[in-house]
Amino acid sequence: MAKFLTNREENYSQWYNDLVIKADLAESSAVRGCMIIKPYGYAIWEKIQAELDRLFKATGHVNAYFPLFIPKSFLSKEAAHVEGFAKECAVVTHYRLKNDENGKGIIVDPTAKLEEELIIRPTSETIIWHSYKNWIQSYRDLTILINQWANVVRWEMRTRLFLRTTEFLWQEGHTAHATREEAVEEAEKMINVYAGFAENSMALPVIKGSKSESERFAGAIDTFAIEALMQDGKALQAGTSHFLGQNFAKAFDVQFTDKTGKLDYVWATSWGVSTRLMGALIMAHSDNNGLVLPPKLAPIQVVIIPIYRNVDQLAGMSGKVMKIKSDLEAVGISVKYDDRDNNKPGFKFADYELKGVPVRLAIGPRDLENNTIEIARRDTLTKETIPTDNLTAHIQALLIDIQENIYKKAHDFRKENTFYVNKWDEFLRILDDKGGFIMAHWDGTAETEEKIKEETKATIRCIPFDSPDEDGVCVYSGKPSKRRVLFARSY
RNA sequence: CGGGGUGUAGCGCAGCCCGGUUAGCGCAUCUGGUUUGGGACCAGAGGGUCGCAGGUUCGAAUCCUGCCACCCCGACCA
Repeated sequence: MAKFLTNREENYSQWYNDLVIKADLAESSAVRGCMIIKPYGYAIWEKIQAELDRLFKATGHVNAYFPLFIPKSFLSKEAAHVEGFAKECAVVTHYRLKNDENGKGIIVDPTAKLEEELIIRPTSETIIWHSYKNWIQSYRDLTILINQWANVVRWEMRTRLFLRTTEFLWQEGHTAHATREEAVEEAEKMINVYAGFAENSMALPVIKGSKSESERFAGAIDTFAIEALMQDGKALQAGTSHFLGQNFAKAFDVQFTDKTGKLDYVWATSWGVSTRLMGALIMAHSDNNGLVLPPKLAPIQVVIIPIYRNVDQLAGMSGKVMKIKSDLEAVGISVKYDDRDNNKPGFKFADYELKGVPVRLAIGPRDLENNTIEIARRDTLTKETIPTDNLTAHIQALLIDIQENIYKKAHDFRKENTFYVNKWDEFLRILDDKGGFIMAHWDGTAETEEKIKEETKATIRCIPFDSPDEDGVCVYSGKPSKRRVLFARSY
């Protein structure tokens, strides 16, 4: 099986690369580090977008759009922010090309140099807060709850399809509030929205928590994140939400008059998820036969494959198939009927498994005779032949069951690969062995965090919200600690 | 940006060390036929600036130099 895929157990990262290409999700482009998201991959992203957009709007947010270009001076207004992003910014210096006088081709016109260089946005806090200054004078102008769907550019050294690309697609929420409490509440609310989306739609269990100071977003007071465990034992940060305090309001002088007539700086949050979610989706569930997509995000939920001896026989079953298809579509299930005559059924079976289609129906002469259909599920690779009566209801229930089963599998995997560790040698042994999540005590210092990172490449993924108070000693330094934090090697 | 590897048809590769007919093979594609319940078979056909640019040579896919891209390993990150 899967003779075109690298074996997952032999070489996980090669398996991932193969899968992205072979399942026709994306490919690398002529531009270093930038990917082409192909129609099938983009269809999954559109489903992700649609559901997130619905959730944002349900929580009171509206969409808007801000420019791709950011004046260089904006970026430097917030000290920590510029510090964090300066090393990975693409810069526009000119606005015109001309024909090369001494030869072929075109060159940058040196007379068309920009007065002030433009940065291609690595994120939009600065340009958005520059605008918010004009929008906000009084408490009556608050709260602002804006989201934008956009592309951003971060000039990365090393890229991988979906997981880290120079240009990527994302959404970024930018909110403005009158009080600290309200902004903190917003940041927490959005990390919960992300966690809910990951678990319900992506079937991906996540750990919610705060970032340590060194892992925090450049310019944030507090960063919340959701962390997921991939099948190779590495963690992947799937979404972040930041409480920005008054840092950007101060940098861009955004003040408002409160109800008592007092002037104060505005409180801010920002939060985002990116096409990296595609990487999480792929790595969390897929197997050696290919992609495994949760039904809620599968562009095709059900594929129907006809089995026949000749075209007359194919024509003879199309009436029945079309009825099945329209019945399924009537209840909102996306169905593809693959009646291409140039591939055999076996090829199609393998192909839709590679593409992760949750449910496959196969119908042939025997089924027509017996009023049955063969139904196969991608997650378990099992199949059964059932009567076609009540097929629609059966499939509706099956899709729900598959969604839950995929989640359960990922959840069980995480449970089996989460270790409560108290001794340093055990910490090292687990990381060397198979990785996973390590819950261990930490003394709370950046020095210890840094040393652990140097010695093991493991980092503090987050300080989980729900990790209980518990007296212990730091797994590295032996100093007292009140709480366990989540360590892992990460993407 | 450092170390290693690769670049030959849409894809995967051989040929390169040791320069010399018309650059091969498998898959895919096209045509015709037989097939179709787990990646079909037969016959025929088409498809190449050998990554790019220089150089050495009577002659370069092959040797030399530079550049570019991709993959793996590090430093940076969502």
